[in-house]
Amino acid sequence: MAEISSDIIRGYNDTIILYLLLDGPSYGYELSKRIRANTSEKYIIKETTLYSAFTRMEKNGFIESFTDEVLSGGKKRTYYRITDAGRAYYRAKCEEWNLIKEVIEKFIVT
Amino acid sequence: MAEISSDIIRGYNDTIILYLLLDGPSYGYELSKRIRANTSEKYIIKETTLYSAFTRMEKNGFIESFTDEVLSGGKKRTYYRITDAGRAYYRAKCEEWNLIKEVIEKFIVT
DNA sequence: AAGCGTAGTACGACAGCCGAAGGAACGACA
DNA sequence: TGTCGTTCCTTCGGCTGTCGTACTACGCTT
Repeated sequence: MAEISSDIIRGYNDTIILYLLLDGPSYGYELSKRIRANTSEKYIIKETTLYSAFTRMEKNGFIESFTDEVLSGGKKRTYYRITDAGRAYYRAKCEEWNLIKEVIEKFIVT
Repeated sequence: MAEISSDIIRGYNDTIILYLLLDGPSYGYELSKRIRANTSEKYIIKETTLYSAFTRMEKNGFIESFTDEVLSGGKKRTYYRITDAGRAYYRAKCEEWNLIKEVIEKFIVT
């Protein structure tokens, strides 16, 4: 089973999360399932990675959190919504990705 | 000037170095120049990153060092040579790259 | 009664990258 | 002669993102 080295995804987890939030607000558990599904189980983000990304990105102003009070059972669930700054960051990351891909592929033999 | 975020190259510096060593032994300063040239100045590896990669990879058995005694002036220059384990690691990293590219690009809008 | 799925938090460790700084040799240039 | 730029490498300490471990807590099924 091909394990994905965390060191390459590092710094792109934020991008992945922001991409999914472009569709509308979501929360941790759901996002983790969407990442799994989206990649056909190839990438399974760790919970701690995910939640620490939330706090980091909220601090950076890329996302905003709110809680859904309607939830039954008193269960807490924190939703996150992408901000304009988050959208801009996402776009910048996409551009960066193309550069990085170009660079790395100069050193990859297929 | 588009700065390359180190967090994505992270973990692929080793791969880049190993690729260049496939051509034959080389040393730090030369490799750094080849990386610059190869990427049209897009990626300029930091010295500390480079030299710490050397020690790490030697510890892991991916490269071997030797010194050229013929050098004039008493200047020390440490050469590195890729090992079979290094070649295998490089090949594995190339495969991993294709997987990672596939994964990340599911979340990138071009 | 045990286990699974949902949903999240806290803590601490690690690894790789990087800034700052230094050193020592050499050639060029003025 | 002095100083600058290039070559070549090293040590040290800090930062950041990831991850392992562990825990809480509810509801449903087996």
